[in-house]
Amino acid sequence: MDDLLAGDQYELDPLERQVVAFFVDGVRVLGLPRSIGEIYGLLFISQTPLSLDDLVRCLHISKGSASQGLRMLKSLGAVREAEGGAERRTYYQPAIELKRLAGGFIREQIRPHLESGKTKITRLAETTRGIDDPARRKFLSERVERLETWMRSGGRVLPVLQKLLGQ
Amino acid sequence: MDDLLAGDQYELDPLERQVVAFFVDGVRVLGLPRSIGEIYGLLFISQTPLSLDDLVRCLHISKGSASQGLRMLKSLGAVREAEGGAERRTYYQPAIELKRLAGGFIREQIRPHLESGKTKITRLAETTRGIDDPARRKFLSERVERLETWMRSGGRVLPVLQKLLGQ
DNA sequence: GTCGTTGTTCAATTTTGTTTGAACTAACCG
DNA sequence: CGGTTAGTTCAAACAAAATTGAACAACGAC
Repeated sequence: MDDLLAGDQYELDPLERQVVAFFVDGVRVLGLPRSIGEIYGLLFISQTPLSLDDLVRCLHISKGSASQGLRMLKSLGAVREAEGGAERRTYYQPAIELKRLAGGFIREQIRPHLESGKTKITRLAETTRGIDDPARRKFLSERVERLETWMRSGGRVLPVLQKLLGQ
Repeated sequence: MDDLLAGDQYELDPLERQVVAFFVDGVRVLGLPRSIGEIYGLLFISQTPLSLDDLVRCLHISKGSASQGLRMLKSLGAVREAEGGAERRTYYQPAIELKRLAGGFIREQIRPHLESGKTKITRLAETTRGIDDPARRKFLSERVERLETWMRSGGRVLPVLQKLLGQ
């Protein structure tokens, strides 16, 4: 694509399609919508930054999808706006350092769940203390403790992950 | 639940529901269907092994769901059949060591994607070699190389992850 | 001002994935 | 055998999630 010139549609060449498909599959594994993979994939093989409109034309997706997809990719730190261009419209470039990508995903998608998980376990522990039957209560508090151990492990693993992915 | 005795339905108590909900949320993060979380969650707080029928009655899910859910949980190594019981029907217990759970998830859900990713990148590299324009080809092969680096990092991280989660 | 351009929002629609339930196989028992 | 119970399979029904597109806001240019 690169030079994107108006015109209502633009067909990707086979290599571009192959790369886009690669990222579509990739993000599905992460539980993100396909449009995210399409957008990131196209930016990834583009030699020049692309505008929202370029994405709409090349990928045949709606403006709505492109807008939402870019918003999410920005929040993940996976794309950034290109500097310079005194243009009216904004152009986007992909972040390609694994460290940055993994960091954003962990921060936005994993940590929040870990945190809310810890909260729920705290509540669970409270409920457990209110159980009458002592044998049952003992069993349950052992299980809750197991959950707490899991969460601690999770918390310990993330920083190591980030360090390893940062080369 | 525990002693499950026939009878068409069984209502979980509030604590049981809280735990089941916890796991339902948990597995959604992993991209697995809610029934998987319900089943595992109920097994997790049950002091005794449960049969497929117990799950159907306590969780108000269909036999089909329970059967498919148990199959997946078995393939993940997250439940095992209880020993002993010379019973006709089989009873299930949860695996509760994080190491085992994470190991199964990595083996069944992550590794296959990593492998197929590597294959696709190899094909991508071939396609890239066929590009005519040298400047474009150079750019693309740099990007493909970047993908290869990502995959190598991924491959290096998994064993470390498993080791860390194994306490 | 108002017209064209860029981008966002959100309800309606479409797509995707999960769950159901009826039909089925298998295994045991008398 | 025929009857009962345990569990699987899979097409159809359903639910959840993504995508669309039309209405809208924001900003310049003229």
